Amino acid sequence: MDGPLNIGLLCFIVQRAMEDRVLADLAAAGYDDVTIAQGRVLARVDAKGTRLSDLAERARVTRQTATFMVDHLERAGYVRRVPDPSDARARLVVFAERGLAAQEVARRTEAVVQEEWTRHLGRRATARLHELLSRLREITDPYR
Amino acid sequence: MDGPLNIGLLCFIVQRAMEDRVLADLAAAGYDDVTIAQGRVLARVDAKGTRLSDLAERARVTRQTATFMVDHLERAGYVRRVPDPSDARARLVVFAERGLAAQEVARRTEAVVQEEWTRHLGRRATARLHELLSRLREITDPYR
DNA sequence: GACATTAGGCAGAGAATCGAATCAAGATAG
DNA sequence: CTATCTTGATTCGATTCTCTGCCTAATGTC
Repeated sequence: MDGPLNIGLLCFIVQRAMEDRVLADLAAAGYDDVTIAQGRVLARVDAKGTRLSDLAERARVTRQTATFMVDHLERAGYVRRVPDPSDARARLVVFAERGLAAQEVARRTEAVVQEEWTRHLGRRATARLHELLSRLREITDPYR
Repeated sequence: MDGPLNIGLLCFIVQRAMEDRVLADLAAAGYDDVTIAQGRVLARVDAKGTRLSDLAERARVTRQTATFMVDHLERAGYVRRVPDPSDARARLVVFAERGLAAQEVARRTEAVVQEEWTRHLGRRATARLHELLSRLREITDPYR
């Protein structure tokens, strides 16, 4: 850990910062029963619903782990499981009311944090950072 | 998870990619008894030795968790605990032989991966990315 | 229809994480 | 100097997370 940090490590720091901020705001807003691991899964549910396998891929955990997380999130009222009309084997994880409300809080915090970052780096630089990370994603994201 | 990904999420993807590559190479080289969590702590030990509290801060875990990780790493021969000459309360976590050898493998993989990334982004862009992330670190790293 | 594949779940074990309390060694104030 | 406060590390106990392996059901293929 001597010398300048590599890009992976720098990304760790930045990512954790965002995660911690969002989780703190969620807890402050009364959503204090969602853990980091659950939050990572919850954050990857999209509006039309997401298959469990896709959640697992996005959150970089096994299907079993995702099942476990969704179990908890479902019991806590954040999501529901509904049948996937396009495939009888699959089920879609969709937001429940509490999940939508929490998502709203998370979105707001993300915006605030991005705003802070933009103030620090400048608009142009922030846009450039986003672009570079997106390009890096092309070769680092195993799932599209 | 609809729409464009925020910088935090992009960082998650990049960071995990690096971590997975390093861990895979470590396992392939015979260091298959170190887990991701242990690796995160091990990667933050520096040459002159590092205090447990500092390891905990850098890896973003509690001191208890760091103690647990170092216990395992010590038992597996990656590190040793030695007294801190500057403070009798503290102990320094230093590399043992196996840890040094593993570090060498990890360093090599990091270099290879950074090389791949540089090939994809270009030299200038990669340097810019590193600079931007470093500047972002100024306000996202709670520990200096 | 037989066979492989894919989606999801169950069970069990092991790993990781934390909160609370403990202990020892500095640091500080009077 | 001793009483108190702070700091570094650890232990204990409980909870959460994560994986390997196996299983069922639905789909797709030949």
